[in-house]
Amino acid sequence: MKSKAMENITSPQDSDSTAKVLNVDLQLCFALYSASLSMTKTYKPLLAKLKLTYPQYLVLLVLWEKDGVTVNSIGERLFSDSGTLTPLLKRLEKQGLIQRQRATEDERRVIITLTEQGQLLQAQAADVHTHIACSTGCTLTELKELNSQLILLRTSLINKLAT
Amino acid sequence: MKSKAMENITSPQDSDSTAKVLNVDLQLCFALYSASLSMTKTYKPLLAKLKLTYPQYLVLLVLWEKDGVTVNSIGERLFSDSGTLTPLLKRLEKQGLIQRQRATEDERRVIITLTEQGQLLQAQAADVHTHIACSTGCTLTELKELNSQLILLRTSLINKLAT
DNA sequence: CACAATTATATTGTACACAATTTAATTGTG
DNA sequence: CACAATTAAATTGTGTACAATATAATTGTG
Repeated sequence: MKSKAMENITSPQDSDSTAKVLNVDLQLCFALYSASLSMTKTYKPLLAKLKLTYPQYLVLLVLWEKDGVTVNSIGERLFSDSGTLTPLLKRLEKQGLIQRQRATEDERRVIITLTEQGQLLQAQAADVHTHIACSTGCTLTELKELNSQLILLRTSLINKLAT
Repeated sequence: MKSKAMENITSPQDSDSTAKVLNVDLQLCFALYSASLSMTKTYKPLLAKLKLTYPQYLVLLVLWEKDGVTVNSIGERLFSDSGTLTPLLKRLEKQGLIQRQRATEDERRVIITLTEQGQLLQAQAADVHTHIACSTGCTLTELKELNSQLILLRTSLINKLAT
């Protein structure tokens, strides 16, 4: 099989190796799905010590970077909507990690702010990454490469969804 | 920074570039998570035509390869357990795509078999992959490479979980 | 300024994902 | 053979993921 400079599959009709593509894309989808679930499982025991789920942890990562932001802006960073975030944020509020309050200048908006306790949790979460990195069994180079490939894939998928 | 032959991170203490690892592994986890969700979203409209969800589709893929298998064996293929599979399989049964029946020789086991309708659905699902492959915007080579990297990652994560 | 359109969040309902527990059947050991 | 241990599914409960809808506030237009 010769290697082609432009072998992107851009329409359902243009591939001359349909059967191969079918298998590979199918495998990829499942590999992505199962690797993602495995990663969540790996995080689970580490985050359980902090009484957090993985999606809750992602929200806190966003807030540790910069808080006092709207639900919407968190959703844009994490590719999720209010249907997911509203109940999640209420749980974080109940745990005393964040505060939810309507913006006075536009009462449609809800501003999310870290409590002191929420800020302090960042220090306790510091060694979570290190353990994860160990579990991947990957080199730093491999982690970087996989990361950028996944971002490319995600971008492409999201762009196609929008069209 | 020099490139090292063995730069795997095998314990939380042995890295000499902790800060970089922290960022990269964090990015990777989120990239994996968000790419996987994007992939599911891409599948959704295609599978909606067949009245299937993505996890249901994965189960059918296993059964199309070989049916008359136990719940457990499906779970091993898909890395999921009865808590997830039992209700999912009941929905597929209600749709008339599969049949669930206790094995006579060991009544603890439930054997899953495709109905005629379930078998016929395979043909209708054939063009799903092609559309997905297009949406990835990746070359065949890239799909293959990403696939094998994800499998390595998953294997490593699952192995560490077992220890 | 009235009011339709838009925007931000919340709610509802369905479907996983998964830990923990339960139930029922089977196997291994004395 | 009795019975504890194991195995296979099912059940229960919590937490997303997400489409669809609702609610309330704001903005744009005539």
